[in-house]
Amino acid sequence: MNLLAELRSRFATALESLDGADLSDMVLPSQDPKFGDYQANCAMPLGKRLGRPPREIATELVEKLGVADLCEPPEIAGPGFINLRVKTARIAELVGDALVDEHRLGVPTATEPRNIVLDYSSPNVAKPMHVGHIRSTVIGDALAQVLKFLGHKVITDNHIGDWGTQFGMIVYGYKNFGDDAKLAEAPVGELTRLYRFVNSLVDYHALRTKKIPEAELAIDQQQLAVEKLSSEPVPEDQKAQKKAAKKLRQAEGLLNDCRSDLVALQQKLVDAENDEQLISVAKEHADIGQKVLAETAALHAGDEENVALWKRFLPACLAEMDAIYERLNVSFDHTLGESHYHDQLAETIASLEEQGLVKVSDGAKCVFLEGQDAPFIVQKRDGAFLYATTDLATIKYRVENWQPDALLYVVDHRQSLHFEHLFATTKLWGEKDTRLKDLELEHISFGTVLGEDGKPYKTRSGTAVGLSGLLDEAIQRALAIVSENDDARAEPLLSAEERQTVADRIGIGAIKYADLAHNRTSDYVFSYDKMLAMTGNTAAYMQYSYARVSSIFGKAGVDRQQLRTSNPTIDLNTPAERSLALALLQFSEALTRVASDYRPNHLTSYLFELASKYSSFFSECPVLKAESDELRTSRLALCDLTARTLSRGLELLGIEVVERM
RNA sequence: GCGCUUGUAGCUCAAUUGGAUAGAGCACUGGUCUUCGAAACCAGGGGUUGUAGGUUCGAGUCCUACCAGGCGCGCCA
Repeated sequence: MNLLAELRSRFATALESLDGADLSDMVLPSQDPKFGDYQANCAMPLGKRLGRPPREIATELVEKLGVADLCEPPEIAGPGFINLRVKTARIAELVGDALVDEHRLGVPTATEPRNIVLDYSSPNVAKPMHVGHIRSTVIGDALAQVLKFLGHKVITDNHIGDWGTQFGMIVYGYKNFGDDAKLAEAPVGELTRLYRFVNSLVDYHALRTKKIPEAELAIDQQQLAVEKLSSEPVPEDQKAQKKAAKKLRQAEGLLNDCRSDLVALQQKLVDAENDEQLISVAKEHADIGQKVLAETAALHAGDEENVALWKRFLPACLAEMDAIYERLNVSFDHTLGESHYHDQLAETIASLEEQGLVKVSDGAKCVFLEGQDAPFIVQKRDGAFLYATTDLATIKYRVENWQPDALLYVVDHRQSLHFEHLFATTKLWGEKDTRLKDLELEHISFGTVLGEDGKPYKTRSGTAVGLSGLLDEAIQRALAIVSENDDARAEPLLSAEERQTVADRIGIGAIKYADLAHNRTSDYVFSYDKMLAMTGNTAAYMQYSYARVSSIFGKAGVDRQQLRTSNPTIDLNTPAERSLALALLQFSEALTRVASDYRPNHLTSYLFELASKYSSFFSECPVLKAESDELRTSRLALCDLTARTLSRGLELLGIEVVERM
């Protein structure tokens, strides 16, 4: 049972006669135990609405409220808060129910299941995945698991970039530097080599002919801007003075940024020029940038050779990507990338045009949106399609094939304007199509992963940190910690093999948990030390908590299955036991909260709190040496349900537990 | 210039979407192991929620202005 949902429904009934049924959501868990377990705050707004004293309303509500089976008599406090304390005997019964509920642990399924398409991860294939892909992948996967567990139909779709310039690079690389023998032997390695090599060639030329000159120009312009600002006469009034000073400061800051950008670019150029092999090849491929684009364009135009190469290379690229997903223990129902939609793009434009949504501006086909300065460009001047076009076609495809109620995109916050445009265009496009019109479209936005210096997490040379190496390092550090702790024991617990397994789970878990525990909308600082700490709100602590609970069953020598089905009497006579039991019943509330605003950090907070309550219980209440057999059994039952709740909760977050660590 | 977003304890972050005295974890100070994993527990100090106004029974949360950062703004994805 979901206690909160049940109480809200009881309140909804009581509120009806007062014309306040919409206020039942104002029943909430109490912040402070002295106000009971739950509190209803609806009397205050209702009092205002009806022009009557809130306490009077509260009294009336309490009289109408039927909760005698669940709660002690409600108390009215302060301006009109109604405080509810769940009957301890009822908590005990409900724990008993959860205990025998093998898979769901007492969590009811959603009363109105929805059909939800979840779009997340979406890397470019052929390019190695990097730190920027973590959040989308991890948050998306956790949301998928939680929504599924709550009984929604979830379709996950990895909208990979498999049709872009990176394939032009590989094709060009294969045609000019390819090695068929290596390709046959180790396709992933060879394709990665080709991508990296061509990319560095393109980059080298871009640095010389474009990036560095542009950076120099930017410095000149910025320099001028600074000079102009500093030569302007000082304004009379103070406000204008401050504003001018601020502008100057900002311009100078920008100038500094430009300068350090140039230094970084020049350093990259020097590095490249020290690579003799690269330079000699680069000279023979001076127009490589254009050639790569030409190969990409040929692919898009259906050039037989390039399409054949694309088909030949794609499986290896996917395999490389899947290797990472396997390490992360993430999978998708569908992987329909950009290439899947390329033959639907022309008809997408035609359909938009048919509805009179398209205007040609500067030669490009645009959808102009109310309240937006910039148009949504759906076809370029040269006739090529864009990201926007593919996204529209994708929405149409998903709607036609999967009939979703909601379409969720787990994508970083920088694309919020794109999604605003995309969603607005979709609604216009769907004016006559109720499937589109009623669709919930949501951008599940998240912040940037920062380094410990507070800047976007990059390697020293300024490139994105590879995901694979990131996982390696976390696991390696976890192994060191696990080994050190185990060596410190009088008798080490773990074999070398077991240590490695534990380190894998702790390392991967640490990265995932650190990400999920933060409110996704804010940026967060990536720190191995913090995420791998054995204390505090970390995966390692949660996994430790689980291992500690679990170890008790071996010592007790009980059959857990039998313990559950023997219908034990749950005894909650101490505050620690009661508090733990109530927390166990609130698992479903935490999950509902995650689903309501698509934020997994509600679940991490819940699990951490549960673990803390278990710790208090464990230090205050002897389990194996309880005063009586009945009490021992009751406490073992609490341990069992705690272990299962922790494990299931972590599982929904994509984190595996270990029995010993 | 316009738009979005963030600002909470020394540090990293919460705050159930407008609820009661703003909470955790690190770090710091004290206490608790001849009993189940002390990787723990208990207690304590630490705050003008960026600033100034406003809305109301009640504001970290909503509105206005300002300050400071991040991101974005027509043919990349």
